[in-house]
Amino acid sequence: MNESRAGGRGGRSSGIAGEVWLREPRAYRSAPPLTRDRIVAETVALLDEEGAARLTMRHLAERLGAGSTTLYWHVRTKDDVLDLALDAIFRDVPLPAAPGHWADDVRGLITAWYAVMLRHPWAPGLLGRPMLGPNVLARTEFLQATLARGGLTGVDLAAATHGLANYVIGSALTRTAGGPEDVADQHVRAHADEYPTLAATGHLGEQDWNELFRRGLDALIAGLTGSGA
Amino acid sequence: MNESRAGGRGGRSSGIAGEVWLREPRAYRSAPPLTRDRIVAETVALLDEEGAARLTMRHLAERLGAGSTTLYWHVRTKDDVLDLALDAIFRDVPLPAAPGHWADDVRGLITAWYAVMLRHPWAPGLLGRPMLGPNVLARTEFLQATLARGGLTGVDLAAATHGLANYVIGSALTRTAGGPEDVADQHVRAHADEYPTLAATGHLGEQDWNELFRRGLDALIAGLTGSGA
DNA sequence: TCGACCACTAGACCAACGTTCGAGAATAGG
DNA sequence: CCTATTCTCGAACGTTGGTCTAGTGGTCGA
Repeated sequence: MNESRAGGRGGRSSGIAGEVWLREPRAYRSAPPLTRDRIVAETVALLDEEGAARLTMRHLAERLGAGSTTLYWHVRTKDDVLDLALDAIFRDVPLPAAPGHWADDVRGLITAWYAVMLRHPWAPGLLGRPMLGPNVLARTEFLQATLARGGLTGVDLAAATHGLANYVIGSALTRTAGGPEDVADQHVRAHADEYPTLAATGHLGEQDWNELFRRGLDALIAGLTGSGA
Repeated sequence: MNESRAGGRGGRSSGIAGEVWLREPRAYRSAPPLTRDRIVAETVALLDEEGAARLTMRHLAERLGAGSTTLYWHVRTKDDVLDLALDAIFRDVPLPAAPGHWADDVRGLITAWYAVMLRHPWAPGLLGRPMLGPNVLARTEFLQATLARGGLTGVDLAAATHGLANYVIGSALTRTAGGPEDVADQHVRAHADEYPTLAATGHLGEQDWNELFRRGLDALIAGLTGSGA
C-alpha cells in the first residue's frame, strides 16, 4: 500500500511510470488463486497418482501451491473434499444426448459407470457415505427415467433402479478391493483343501472380469425388466 | 493351582498360610487376560454400540480394561482389528447342515448375508479391503459349491458367484450409507425439478427395501442360472 | 481520497490418533 | 530357585484434521 507512493513526488503514481513493472501483476505464489474447482481437480489427480492414503490436507495444499489452512476457506472439512472428488469423476459418465433403445441406454450407462470407477480405483472405497452430488444424482435420474421409458412403473421401477445401481457399486468395489496383484488368488489356492470349488476357478484376467460383469448385468436387466421372462 | 495347597502345612508356603488370601488369585486388572478372541468380540460390540468413528485403539483397550499398547501384542495394526471384526460377524450366516434345493440354499445364504450386514451397519463401509477371512471364504465356497450343484460350470459358475456376491455387497452398502433418517429422500425431493423421476418414487420403508432386494435377487438368480430364460 | 469490507492466505497451535520403545510383571519349565 | 518366555503398560513420537490469530491486497461506497 505504501509502495504505490513511495517514490512518488507529486500526485499519486503518475510520476513514476515504471513502478508498475516492478510489481508482479498479481502476487499469487502460483497459478491462479484457489477455487473449489481447482481443489477438486487436484484432489482427483492426487488420488489417481498417489492413492487415498496419501491424501492429506497438507499434501493437497502443497500440490496446489497453497498453505494447508487456505483450503478451509473454500471447504469445510476433508470429507467435503472427498465428497466433491467422488462426485466429480462421474462427470465422465456420458448422458446420451440422443437416446436410443432404452435397454441399450441402460446397459451403456451402467457400463460407463463401472468403467469410471475402475479408472479411479480409490472411488469405490469412498462409497460408505451418501452419494448426493449433482453428477451422481443426474445419472441416477437418467437411469430411472430410461427404465421408465422402457415401461416400468412403481415397485418394478424402483427395484430395477436400485438393483442395477447396487450391482455396479458392488462389482466395482470387489474389483478394486485388494492389492494390484490378486492376493486372494494365491490365498485361496494355498488353502485349496478347504475351498476346493473356489480354487478350481482359474486365475481371472481383466478381460474375464469384464465378461463376468457383463453377464451379471444382462441377467439383471432381463430379470428386472421382464424382457427375458 | 497354587490355591489347592495353600492351606497345607508341609511344602514351602506352609509358613505364611494367610498370604494367599491377601493376594488376588490373579492380579488381572479386569476379567480374564487379553486374547485375540476377546479383542475381536469387544471390537464388534464397540462398533455396534458406538459406531465406526469411535473405534480407536485407546477406546477399545479401555473397554477391555487394558492399556492401549497392550493390544499391539495380540494384533499388528488397527487394520488387523478391522479385518478380524469384519470376518467375525459372518459366523452368524448359517451354513445349512442338510442342504435343500440348491436354489433355496442360494437364496437363503444371500439373504442371511444381507441381514447380517444390516445388523452391523458399520460392516459394508469396511469393505474396501480384500475379504480373506475364513468365515467369508467358507460362505463364498458354499455359495459356489451350491451353484455348481445346480449345474453351473466354468464361466457360468464364476459369473453367478461373483454376480450374487457383488449384488449383496452393493445392496448392503447403499442401504447402510447415509444417516439414520433418509437425508437423500429430502434432498431429492427438494430438487424435484431436476430429478423428477427420482422424486416421484415415494418414501421407502424397511419393508419396501427388503422387497426391492428380494426382487433383484430373484432376477439375478433366474438370469444367471438360466432357470428363468 | 479515505476507510470499511471482502476475498484470500500463512504460521503457530491444539487435541487426537496409530504406533513404537523399553522396562517391567506374571507365568511356565527345569 | 533360577531362567526364559509370555504378556502388560506408561511415556513418548510423528502425523493428522482442524482452529485461532493476524495479516495481505483489492474493491466499493461515501
